[in-house]
Amino acid sequence: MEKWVLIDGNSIAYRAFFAMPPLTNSAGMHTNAVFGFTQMLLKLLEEEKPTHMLVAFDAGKVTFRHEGYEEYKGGRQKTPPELSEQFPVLKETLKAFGIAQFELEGYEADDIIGTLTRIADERGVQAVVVSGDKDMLQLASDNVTIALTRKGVSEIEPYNPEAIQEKYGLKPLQIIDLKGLMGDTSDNIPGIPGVGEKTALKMLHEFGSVENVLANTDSLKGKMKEKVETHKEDAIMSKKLATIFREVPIENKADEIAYGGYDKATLAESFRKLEFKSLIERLDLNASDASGADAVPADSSYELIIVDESTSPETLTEALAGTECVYIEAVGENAHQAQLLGLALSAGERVFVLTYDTLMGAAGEPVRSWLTDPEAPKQGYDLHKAELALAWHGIELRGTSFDVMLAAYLLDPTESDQTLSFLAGKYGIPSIASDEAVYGKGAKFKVPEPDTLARHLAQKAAGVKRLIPLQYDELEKNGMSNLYFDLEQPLSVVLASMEKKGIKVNPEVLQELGGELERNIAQYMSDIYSHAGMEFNINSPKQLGEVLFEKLQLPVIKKTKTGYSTDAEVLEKLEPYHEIVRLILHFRQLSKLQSTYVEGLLKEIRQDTGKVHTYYRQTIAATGRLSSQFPNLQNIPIRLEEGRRIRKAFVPSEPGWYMLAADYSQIELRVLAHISGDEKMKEAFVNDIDIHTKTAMDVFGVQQEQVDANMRRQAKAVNFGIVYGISDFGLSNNLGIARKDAARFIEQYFEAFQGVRGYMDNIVMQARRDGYVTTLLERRRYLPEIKASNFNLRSFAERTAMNTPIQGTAADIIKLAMVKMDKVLEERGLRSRMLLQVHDELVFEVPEDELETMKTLVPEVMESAIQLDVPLRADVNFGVNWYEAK
DNA sequence: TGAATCACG
DNA sequence: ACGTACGTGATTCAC
Repeated sequence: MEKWVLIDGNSIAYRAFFAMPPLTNSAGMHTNAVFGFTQMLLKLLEEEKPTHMLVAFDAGKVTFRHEGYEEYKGGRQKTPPELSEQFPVLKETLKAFGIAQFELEGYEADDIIGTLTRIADERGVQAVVVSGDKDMLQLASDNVTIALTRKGVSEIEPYNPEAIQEKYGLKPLQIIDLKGLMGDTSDNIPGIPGVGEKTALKMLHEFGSVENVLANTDSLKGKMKEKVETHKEDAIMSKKLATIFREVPIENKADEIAYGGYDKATLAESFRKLEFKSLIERLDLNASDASGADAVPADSSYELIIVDESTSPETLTEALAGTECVYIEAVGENAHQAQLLGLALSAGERVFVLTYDTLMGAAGEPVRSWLTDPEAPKQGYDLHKAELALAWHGIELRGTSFDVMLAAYLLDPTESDQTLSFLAGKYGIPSIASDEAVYGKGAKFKVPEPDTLARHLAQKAAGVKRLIPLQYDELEKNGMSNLYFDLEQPLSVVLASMEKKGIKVNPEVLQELGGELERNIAQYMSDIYSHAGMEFNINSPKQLGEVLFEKLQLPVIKKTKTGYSTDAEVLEKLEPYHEIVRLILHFRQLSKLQSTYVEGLLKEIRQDTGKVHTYYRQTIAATGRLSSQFPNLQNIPIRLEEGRRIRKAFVPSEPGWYMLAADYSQIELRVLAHISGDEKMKEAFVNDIDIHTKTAMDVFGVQQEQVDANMRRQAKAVNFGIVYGISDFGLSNNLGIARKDAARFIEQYFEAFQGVRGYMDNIVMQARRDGYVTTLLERRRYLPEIKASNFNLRSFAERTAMNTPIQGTAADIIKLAMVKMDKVLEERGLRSRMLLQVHDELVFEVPEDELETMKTLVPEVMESAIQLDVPLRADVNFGVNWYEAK
């Protein structure tokens, strides 16, 4: 059974445009009409399951309807540019869907659809017409249903002849007469002045057609009779204009609208460009089958040369001399374990590809030495990961000079999609197949056959080459060139060197700790079970909730989306009610240590090096901070003694060496003092006064001697709040005080620190004006939601505007210190090694004879990383393991 | 795969 | 009136 769905493209695009809130992708392209249209398409595909599908568009400005009535569609509002720019995109999207689209010079979409419905009628095929235009109702028949949009595009209402009869008391064709009498302002069809829908319907119910009404004007009364008689001609013409022409010369094209479904990868690609993330997820497009070969088209804009044993070294050497960029394919999340698939070199009009075996074999030798040559600059994509992957295969990557992934991060650190395929799409560079389409993902991962792989790598290298100049310009335009070339690019090399070194972890210390934990955990479990009177999975918030709040009837403090909340904050409030609560808190603490830090860390120790090699991510955090994975070494316990003991397992990799750790003291508040210029705060730091005590003095209006521990604690919370972008609610929650009291604290704080108040007001205004905020080194974060009408979104953006320059500048500073530190160690020929960064702390391993040097050198370098209006201070400690370096 | 929880700065 | 503190990553459970 055939089922045709015929869509009035212009009508639906208009509806979608006005119904959807404004929506743009990161390139600033408007996408709301396309989005709304797409939603409609998906709904139709699902609900109608069409075998044939067509979207018809109006073509040309002049149609046959203008002959004899030039004013047709005159006086219409010009299409807003935000919509008209979406038509080409919409047409591309339809292509990606694989849906036919017709437009024919001189005809409107209605006429095309009218013709097809006539054909459907003749063939006895079921058809659905989708439009926002009531005129279409004239096409309804036993075969043809008209689906009119309601409420924008979110709902459609189907009309068959019976429904039309019910609603208007008319046959479908009489809709034309209705229009003829009442006209249509939007199309500038006059009709008869003074005749609206009600009058027109009454007339038609009595006389049946325009012609009959006109022939029976005698039975009309007074003014109405006069009007109808004087506008006879208008009525006739209006009827003609409203009549859909059903003989458009497309008879032979009716079979071209067969619909065979969409290709997931193609559609995913298209949605990625449009940044329709929710739709990608909804359609599960990410799970598209790896179609491999057909996912990667050939590209004739360059000559693809696959290097193999028969390629002469001269050809290769010449190619390397002219290489502008290199794409190195290392797949896998963990760079240290990434699988090297090969690389592509872009040189002028040619792209050379070496698969892994070629690269590692005799023929790859020139390329391997080129990769290692520090004098041969390399531009590429995610060279940090490439460097690590290559290193584990015995190839040292040197001379990296530009990385489009890193640049993309600086240009927009909040963009979560960092794939080359996405990036290319964003800059309008011909499509690069997504890795998922080529390789598949998860269990379906498969390396395609060499030709396909080569085309894919070549395509990426070619894409990188085209991205580079665009990003250079944008960095320059944003004043971020120094940030990129003097800080982030050199840092990426420093990070890779730290990661390659790794940090030694003593497994025996962990195992010992693990045994102890295991015994304690077992004890807690049995105690908890006996208090509960049953056995259950304590790790399951669901089961735990049932025990606490149903079986034991403890009061419900907080709920989550899915049920009862059982987090530590809730449990602490429940402690007085039942002894079990304390046990659960302890159990939680211990099982966290066991699973994440003992077992988790043990799994990450490499057998060949006896070390853990974390992978610092330089392009993740929106503020400019680093992040650390596999394992995360930035969240090793310290606050509680039990957990802190984990740090005893982190030891120097050479006998007789020491661990040395140096951390910035109050770097974020110092940064705040600097950027806000607050005199009082600056003075406190210049005089090295305890900042929380100073804050307590000013907030509570007391002398230093009168500041007790509790006042200092509260002041400290206020300082935290300030850094996070203060709100009375947040502070009250943190301190467990009334919101009013929190508000009073904040007010008193701002009274005392006027400069800080000025900064907070200012930065939010700035964000609203520019759409972004910056750090001291011009790192940028866009905050589009600062203008949101939704209170929550807007407030969040405002707090982010306050916090990001502070957290981000602190990140800038320690990054500067790291680059400098790396250089100083090298210059001085020191053997000490920089191993870890934990946001405001650097960890080294140090030979004994360098201990004294490092104890002064490290803080010196950190403190002089940048000159602020307040001094920076770094404290240094050392010991035989990380625990002792406190 | 997402939610809940908790480790860090 | 609205309802949250800023930034991360790993583990576990349950759908």
